[in-house]
Amino acid sequence: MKRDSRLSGVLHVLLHMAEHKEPLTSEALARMMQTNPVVIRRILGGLREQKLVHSEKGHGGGWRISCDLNRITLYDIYTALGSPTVLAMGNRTESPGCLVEEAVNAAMNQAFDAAEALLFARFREVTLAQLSEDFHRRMKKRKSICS
Amino acid sequence: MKRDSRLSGVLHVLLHMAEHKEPLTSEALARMMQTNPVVIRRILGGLREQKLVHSEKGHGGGWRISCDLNRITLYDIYTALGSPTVLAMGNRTESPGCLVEEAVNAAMNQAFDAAEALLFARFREVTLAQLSEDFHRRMKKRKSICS
DNA sequence: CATCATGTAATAGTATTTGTTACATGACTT
DNA sequence: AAGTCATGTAACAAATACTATTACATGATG
Repeated sequence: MKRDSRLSGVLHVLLHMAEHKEPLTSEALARMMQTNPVVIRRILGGLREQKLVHSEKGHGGGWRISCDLNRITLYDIYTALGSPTVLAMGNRTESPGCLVEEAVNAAMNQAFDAAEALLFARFREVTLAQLSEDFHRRMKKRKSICS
Repeated sequence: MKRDSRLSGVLHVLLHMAEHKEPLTSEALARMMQTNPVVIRRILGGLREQKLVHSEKGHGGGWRISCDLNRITLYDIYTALGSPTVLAMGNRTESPGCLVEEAVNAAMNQAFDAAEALLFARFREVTLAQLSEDFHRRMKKRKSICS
């Protein structure tokens, strides 16, 4: 199953932005992510609507973080992306006419909902600031940064 | 994201098989599931290797359950399917050269692993027999069965 | 031996993420 | 005011994976 890596990607981008006071262009971010500038604009577009980032056109333009890293959790980023599907597995039919399938769905949904709820709880526990701190810890150990 | 419904599908099939003493053909099962016989053979093929079901060719042939419903959990079925991907989200790169991405991956994997572990724990708690019981409870309330 | 049912390969259909090109819009610089 | 830079978007191509379908071989039953 192909896995959606937008959340992973946008976190990567945000942490890089957090290291720069000046705006970073889509092109610069795309180089860091080894992808296309348009992809960057797409995933950051959703975050802009939530006022998490700010973009400016023209000379000296680009993207900047416009929120408090201490107050934003992974869950906020996740919802800003449009709350993409978490589970790669699901029920064949959500409203079956078959009682067998109803019983199956009930058991499956119970497990799925619990797993999803736990994931979201974890997401809510982690702030961008914590991720940034973790990055700096790793920086002190190794002295390299990807560019 | 398109969701893998094989687990849901195979449980549906197994519970129908549990209601019949005689073997059920792929075609009959496909009708119940509103899909193609080959799809049934494919998903049941993995279960046959684990000795969970048995298939016979020729007249009077078809599929039968060959395990104790009380001893088989959803997790056993899940692994018999080849342990398909659980999460629709994942990291961009698992072995990044970038420390920022390392920090992101660490946080994400922690949450992902926890969610997956919980899902598996739930799967292990539910036996096929329990699903079948739940089905019969629902049967008593409504008096219809899908065909 | 004819029929039935599985076993399997090959192919097409469908959906989604990701990557790319192209061009319009707006902002800063000279 | 013109030119350059960067975003904003639409449109399209590529890659991947589940699902569906067709075709035919294999084996078992009557």
